[in-house]
Amino acid sequence: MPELPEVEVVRRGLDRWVTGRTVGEVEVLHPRAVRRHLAGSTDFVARLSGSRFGTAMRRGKYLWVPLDDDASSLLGHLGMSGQLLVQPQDTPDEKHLRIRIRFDDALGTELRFVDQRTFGGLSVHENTLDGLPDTIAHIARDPLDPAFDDAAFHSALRLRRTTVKRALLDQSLISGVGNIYADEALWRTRLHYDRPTATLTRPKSAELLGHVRDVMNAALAQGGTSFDSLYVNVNGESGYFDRSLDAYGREDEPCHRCGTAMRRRPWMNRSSYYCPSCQRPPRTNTPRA
DNA sequence: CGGCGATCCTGAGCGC
DNA sequence: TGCGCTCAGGATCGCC
Repeated sequence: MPELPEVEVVRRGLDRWVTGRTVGEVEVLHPRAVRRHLAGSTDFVARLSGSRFGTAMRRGKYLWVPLDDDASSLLGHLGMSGQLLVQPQDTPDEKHLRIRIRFDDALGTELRFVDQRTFGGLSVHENTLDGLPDTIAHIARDPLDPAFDDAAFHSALRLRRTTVKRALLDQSLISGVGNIYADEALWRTRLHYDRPTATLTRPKSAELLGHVRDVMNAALAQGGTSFDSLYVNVNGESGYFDRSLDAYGREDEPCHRCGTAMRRRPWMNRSSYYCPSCQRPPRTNTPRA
């Protein structure tokens, strides 16, 4: 599933293959894929048609392409199964093709939004003065953004009355971290997911942030190699799953640091993977976690 | 209003 | 073999 590094690879692909092109015919094949465009699919198509794509941008897992004079943008989120593909027009439709965007040129390729589970989608929004689509104004900068404020992040953690993994997944604090990267960064920092953020020292939160950046950069280095290949294909698939993960998905397997069997615990309708030896549960909290 | 649980969706995988 | 259950998960909404 696409997380920040995969989305960045898609952004680069978009920049290479669709920036500067003018939109022609647009087809919405599944209404759920444009549900965030509140004015509906007819309006979505109208807003997009005839627009010229600017430089592709990203914040966290959100992607957007400014339209024409930068007053509005085409915003995209891949959800958990979304893909943006640049395909030759005569390529057969993918089974889960949701949106087709053709261009008013002779290049012969089109942009396709393909999404099995339809958690993702595309929409058109006005931009704020910062050039950000207005609906994502509340999304914090991501840790790979040079303007990310480490000190402010630490202060926010201290003020929150929540646990560290929840905080990592909180878009208003830090964006782009998903379940996999959260578990990996917590393992590297030897932090239990239920640790209250208010107990984190400044060095510990700095270490955590460093590990978040490390796992993302490692994944980016992997995924960044594939988009440039011979096929005209902007694809969010990551090489990251070929890498050995240290925490995610490793239930009952030995910890790469100490050999203790890794554990999986239900967490927020999903799972948390951790080493019970390296990542001790907080004493004040759920003792059997 | 901050925190948190429920919810959306579909296919893979697994147990019986 | 095939049915039905569980799981995967980001972001949003509504409730306390």
